[in-house]
Amino acid sequence: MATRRRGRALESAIFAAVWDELRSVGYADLQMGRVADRAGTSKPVLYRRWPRRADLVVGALRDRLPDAREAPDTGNLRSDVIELLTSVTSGYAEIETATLWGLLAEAAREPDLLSSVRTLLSIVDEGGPMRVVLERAVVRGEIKAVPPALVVSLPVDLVRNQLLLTGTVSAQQIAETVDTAFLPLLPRPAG
Amino acid sequence: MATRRRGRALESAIFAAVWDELRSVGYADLQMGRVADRAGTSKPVLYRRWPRRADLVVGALRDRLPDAREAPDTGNLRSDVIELLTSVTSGYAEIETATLWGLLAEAAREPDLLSSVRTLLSIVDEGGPMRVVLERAVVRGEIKAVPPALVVSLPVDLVRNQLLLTGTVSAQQIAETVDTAFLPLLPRPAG
Amino acid sequence: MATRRRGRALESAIFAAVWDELRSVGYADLQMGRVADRAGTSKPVLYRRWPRRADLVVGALRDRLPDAREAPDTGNLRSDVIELLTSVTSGYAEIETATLWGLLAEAAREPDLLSSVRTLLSIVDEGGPMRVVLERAVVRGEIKAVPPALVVSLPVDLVRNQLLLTGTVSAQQIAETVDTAFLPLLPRPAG
Amino acid sequence: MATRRRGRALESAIFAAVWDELRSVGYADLQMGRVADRAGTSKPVLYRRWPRRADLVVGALRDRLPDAREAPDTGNLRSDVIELLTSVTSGYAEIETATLWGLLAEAAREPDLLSSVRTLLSIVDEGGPMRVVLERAVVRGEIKAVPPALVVSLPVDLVRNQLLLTGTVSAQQIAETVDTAFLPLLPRPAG
DNA sequence: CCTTAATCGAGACGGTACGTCGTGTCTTTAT
DNA sequence: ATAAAGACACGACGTACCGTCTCGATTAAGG
Repeated sequence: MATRRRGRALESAIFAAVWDELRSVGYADLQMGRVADRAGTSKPVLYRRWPRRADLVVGALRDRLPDAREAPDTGNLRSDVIELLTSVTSGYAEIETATLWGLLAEAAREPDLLSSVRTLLSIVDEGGPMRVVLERAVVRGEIKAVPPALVVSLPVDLVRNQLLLTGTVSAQQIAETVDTAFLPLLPRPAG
Repeated sequence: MATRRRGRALESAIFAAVWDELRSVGYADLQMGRVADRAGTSKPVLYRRWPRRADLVVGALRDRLPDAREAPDTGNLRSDVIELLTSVTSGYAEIETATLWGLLAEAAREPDLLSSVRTLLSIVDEGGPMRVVLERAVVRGEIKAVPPALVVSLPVDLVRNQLLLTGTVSAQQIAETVDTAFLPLLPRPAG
Repeated sequence: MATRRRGRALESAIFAAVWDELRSVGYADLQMGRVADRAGTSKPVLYRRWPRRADLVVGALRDRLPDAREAPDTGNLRSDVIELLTSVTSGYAEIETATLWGLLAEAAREPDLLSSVRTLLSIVDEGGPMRVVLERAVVRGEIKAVPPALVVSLPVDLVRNQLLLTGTVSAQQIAETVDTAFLPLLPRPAG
Repeated sequence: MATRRRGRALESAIFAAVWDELRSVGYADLQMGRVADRAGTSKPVLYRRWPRRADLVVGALRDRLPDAREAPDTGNLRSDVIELLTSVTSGYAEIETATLWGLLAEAAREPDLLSSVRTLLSIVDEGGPMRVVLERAVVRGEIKAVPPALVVSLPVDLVRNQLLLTGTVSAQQIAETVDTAFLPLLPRPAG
């Protein structure tokens, strides 16, 4: 070891090691000791910062993933929805489905983890940015009203469902979802 | 021990022990040794039948869950769909979401587990019974044609999504899903 | 299996299997199940006859080893002793040292085994045949009297010691033992 | 637990536990897990230091037994030999024969164990200290020459033989062995 | 600039569960 | 009645990883 790292430099090295491990063996086989070795540090250094394995991994994922919290505003409902779904999907290209299920499984028994993981998965109450997109469409007169909550969250639900079960969602699948299962449900203005 | 058990009697005792363990400590902390103890048997007996923990648990779940593979036939599309979704949902009342996530996490990295878990979760290619229900509705003249695959699987997808994220789905939620997000998408006959 | 064996034919097949196992894996790794398989029978058949592994092995050894209980009588002390030691030694050519130690180790905690094993090893109180040989030599006038017990058992002790520690004893070593460490200790008649 | 033990302090506690176990259940039933429990440590700690049960036991024995490698020098052959045999014998008072047989059984099939066990049992090539004692006697003129190897090792062989077969050797037995079966074999100076 | 406190890197510790192996018993079927 | 076959209940094995602790080395900060 040339010099002894600390603070942010150390954390970056650790996050990099976590990504390496996730890619090579996956979440279930990710071991604290091996992450420490790969990062050129030691287990106590990890545990001091992240008391559980899931905390460490969530940290590493958040460090690298985009945060899809902003509502796009293209002036057109269809484009807005597609863009929103695309941004939700994009960051997950690198993450294995198994990692997500693994995190969810651990979150299920550690309540304080649940919120971080839900955020990570864009499981947002009240529809979040989607509701904003729809409200803007109402203002523009594209639709008559914001539909029921079930419909508001439907696109993200379907896309996430696809993501969790198969691991990927293509741009075409997103478009098809929007055109076939979402837009027809919206209340169009008469005429 | 009255007498030495074998075959089906033994398996039943083991499955019962698995359910006990699932209920008391959950899937993540379910241990083979403890299941064996509780069932009054030994680890080798378990491993002889189910090489992995997940196999054992899937077996125990299947043993007790109804198999929603048959298409209901009430003579009315809406009732058929609701009945189908209800039967998909019903058995899961007892299963913790954590168990399902745990199984999915393991299935994601063990290809041969995937199919058992998918069956368990009614993740069926081609829509399965739902397609049959729709075809009957076409014959009856309730709808003009079977909609695209994405729409066919939509009700089950949404209900399962709800199930996996919250743990329960009420009859009302099922009805709302069908009425608000499924029936409106179907091609009604003119007039 | 052509026909079902019983009685002596069955035992012979089992003993043969025991010898095979002793030769291929040794006593410590000899397993009841494997002996049963090799003999084309089953474990219960073995346990019915020999409750412990050591019993089975002692049985198999006795079945094939010569019994050095008779005192040779060549008319000459030196030849008698050498012949006696040779017969003690001979049968053990095939038996591994490890087997003998293994049997002794088990005999140490199962008192009723001890006597069988001691007999097997020619550990005989009162000198056994050696005393007979010496008494005949006194009658013939070769020596004046039977020496102290410690000297009587000395040749067998030394040879067995050599056997247990190294695994083999050559004819030359026997002769040397007798000439160098035994005959000089005997009370020769004056003149 | 006051504080976490390491190094020598830890080993001492483990050796003590081994002695306890040897005394209470004997070598054959000595279990690594139970030793660990009794020593307040864990199996991995044992296996890290002693890969096999026999290594652990040999270590514990060596830790407590005197090392009879030095040749006594009393100025008199008979006393030297008796002292040497006594020191060989002394430490073994506490060790069960079963333990020694068990160790020998394992040593017989694990070449690298053999040397440790042989040392433990004073099975020394070339006679070791006994040869030194005899050479000194030659210098003093007590005997004319060092006798053949077989005679040099005879006293230790006989005593050890007695030890292994019966578990104990009394001072009187040692004296008798020396006077009856060893000294008469030595070449006395004329006159 | 030098001391002092903090934390790093390294590695062993006490612990828990793993999956496997062998034992000795029991049940079943067939001879 | 007993052989052959095979599973059962049991218990120990040796391994893997956990999360914690101890220890010495290094580094940043404060007097």
